[in-house]
Amino acid sequence: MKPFSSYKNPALAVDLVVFGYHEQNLSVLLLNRKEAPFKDQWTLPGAFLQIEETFQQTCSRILKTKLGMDDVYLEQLFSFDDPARDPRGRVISVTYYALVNPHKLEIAAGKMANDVQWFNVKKIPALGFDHKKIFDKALQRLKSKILYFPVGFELLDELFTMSELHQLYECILGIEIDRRNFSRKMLVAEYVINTGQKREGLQNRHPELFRFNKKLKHHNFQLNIINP
Amino acid sequence: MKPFSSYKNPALAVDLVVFGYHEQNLSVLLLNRKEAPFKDQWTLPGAFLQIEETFQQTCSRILKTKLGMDDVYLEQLFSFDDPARDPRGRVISVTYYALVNPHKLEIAAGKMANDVQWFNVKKIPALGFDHKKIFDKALQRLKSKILYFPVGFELLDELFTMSELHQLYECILGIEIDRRNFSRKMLVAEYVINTGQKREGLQNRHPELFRFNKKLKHHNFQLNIINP
DNA sequence: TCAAAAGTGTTTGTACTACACCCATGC
DNA sequence: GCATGGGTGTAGTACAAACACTTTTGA
Repeated sequence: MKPFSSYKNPALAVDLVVFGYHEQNLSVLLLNRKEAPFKDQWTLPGAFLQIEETFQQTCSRILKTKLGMDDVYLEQLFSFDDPARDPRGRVISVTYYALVNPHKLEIAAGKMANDVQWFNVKKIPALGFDHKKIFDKALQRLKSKILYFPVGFELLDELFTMSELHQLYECILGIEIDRRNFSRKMLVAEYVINTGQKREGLQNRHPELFRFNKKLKHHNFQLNIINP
Repeated sequence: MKPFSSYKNPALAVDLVVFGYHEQNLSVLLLNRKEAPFKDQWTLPGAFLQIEETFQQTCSRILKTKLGMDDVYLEQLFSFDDPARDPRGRVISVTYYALVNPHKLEIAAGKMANDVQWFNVKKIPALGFDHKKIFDKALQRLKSKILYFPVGFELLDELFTMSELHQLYECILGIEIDRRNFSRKMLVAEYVINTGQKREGLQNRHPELFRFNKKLKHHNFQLNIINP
């Protein structure tokens, strides 16, 4: 084996798929590149890993400096290794996906550079690098994860109605779910807790507000929907 | 952003968790290190990524040169980033797990260096680096994957009896499963196909031989066992 | 003919599906 | 009082769990 220092190392980038939920639509944050390669094309936000950084720290740096946000749900997605994925040379991309609540970022919205924009996941433009592949993988992961892990709550406010949760699931999974069965399932699985409070000021009956049950033993939960 | 070439890149290692199934026990392949750090300790087989290699190519290189095997099931597991995980300096580890059938490797067994050894997964020794963490993650992944994807067949011969499949599942999951319900489930899900052949030369009734149904639409399959 | 493993069927209970009615609210 | 969404109950069904008997083989 060669001595440790003689290896030529590829560059290591961290790229992020940031999901948000706006007006009953799942959306993703894209960045319009200002420099080559893929100048003026949309890409996922990313940065090169600095030698002393953990992946999470790189993620935080991207979120803070490029997007003006912090403290979000992050999960490692996959590492991409196509030797041709970056025209500048060999770059490995370690990817994460993030779930953010855009409401909580309204202050941050001002800080967001004007080359950053939310796109409905059903209408995303052509992406530079292999970022379409990364995005596809992230969406697929989110779809399957939400069936057995409380991952969707990160996209909602702390208090939410059953309809809001129901719509979120239908939107992410892209299928219809019977609202009555959905509600029962969420309650008997103790996935959510009824706060007793109600949402005021709506036109119709005031719906009850729920919060996520953080004490749940998640292993028990499974939404029996075959992943489409 | 700094120019592309000015970044100092961490080294990039690929580490492998190679699972095998011997005499009704799940085992993992470990390598006794001949050089520092962790000299004379057991570790997962691994290698540094060469600049032009894909991850899969690095995996194949490790499998072939260190373990004398090739053409095995491989799946990317996770990327590990603890800055202190390697005492020599910053090394990112991209990990894969492999499933191999030790029967098919009996010729290869001779080629295997004598510092390579199978260990029962319930009795693995202390491991160097953060390899225990990696191993744990691999086992966990295998356990959950086997519930919804035909991943276990890679560990068996092409033809196998229902008992053998049943024992494999019990062994990996670490739980008891009713053999009659298990058998029915496998058959109605069309997960396996009865070949009509029987295994000869046993003391008792000759069991039927099955093969994995490669044409299965895997989405349909789900073994309803809550992951322990 | 006996022991050991393999093959098969039935009953029971639970949980998901599908569906319909009443309730609260603002206009 | 009416339109709109919110809350709840029930019958039917499908599937998984639990369980026992028969069959085949070598010794």
